Amino acid sequence: MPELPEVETARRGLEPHLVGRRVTAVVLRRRNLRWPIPREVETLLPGQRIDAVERRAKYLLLHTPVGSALLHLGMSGMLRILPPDTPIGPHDHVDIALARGAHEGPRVLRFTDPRRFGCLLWQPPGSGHPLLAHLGPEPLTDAFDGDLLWRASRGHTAAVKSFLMDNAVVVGVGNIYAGESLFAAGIDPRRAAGRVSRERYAVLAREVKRILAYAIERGGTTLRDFLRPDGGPGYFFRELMVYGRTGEPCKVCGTPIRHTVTGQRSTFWCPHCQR
DNA sequence: AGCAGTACCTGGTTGC
DNA sequence: TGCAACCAGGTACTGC
Repeated sequence: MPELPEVETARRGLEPHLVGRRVTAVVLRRRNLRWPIPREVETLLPGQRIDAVERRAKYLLLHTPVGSALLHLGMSGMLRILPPDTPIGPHDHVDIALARGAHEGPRVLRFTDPRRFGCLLWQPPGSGHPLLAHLGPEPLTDAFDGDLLWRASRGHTAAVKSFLMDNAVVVGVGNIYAGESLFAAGIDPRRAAGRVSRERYAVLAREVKRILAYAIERGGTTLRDFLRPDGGPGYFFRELMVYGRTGEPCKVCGTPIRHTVTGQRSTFWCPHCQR
């Protein structure tokens, strides 16, 4: 399930294949993913040269002079660079065909998404897409720190884990990394967001940054079907401290890891290390 | 306004 | 063994 490190890993893998390449065709085998794919993707994108591949939160933007394709991988989405004659699988919804590049022949950027929580949208030049309008800061920038979390959380009674996963607060922290960051910071995920001290939020923000940066360095978490664009698996999954470890001993203190549900999401934590 | 709940979707797992 | 029920999860939306 792609979280920010997976999307950033995808971006880095795709960038050298896409930037400077011209789109020769767009094939939509399914016109509605999470939302209908807008006509502009078919009418405007072919013929354009891709200038840049940007990530904002968990969205990828393929910028061209006439507008940008906006992609979200949902929870089972995958983007791969493939030879044009690669057989079509049942969940291969979109192909963006690419002209021959400086260092390789024609390729296709294939969007595969079994669960179809992903989307492919269009953003005209110079105008931010509405979906991006109300997003919080990127976690790996200086705009995100403990004071931001502390200020934004005053008076909030929802669980700190739900608060950390709120895209209006900070983007890109999904279920797995929220849980891992709270473990590293020693904070009980069920604690009310408004009842976490400024000092502990400083630790939490540091841990979010450290864990996300480390996961990116390691190529993202591999759970089930996540693959990088080149098809290789990520390696961070071996190092999860609490996620999916119900009943197993805490790697720090040996106490069995517990499982609950907060904000409709599976939550794992160590009752000894996290208060 | 804030928060809980719902919907979307399908492959994999569990339970009968 | 076969089938049904359930679960995972990002995010926009609804409703209290």
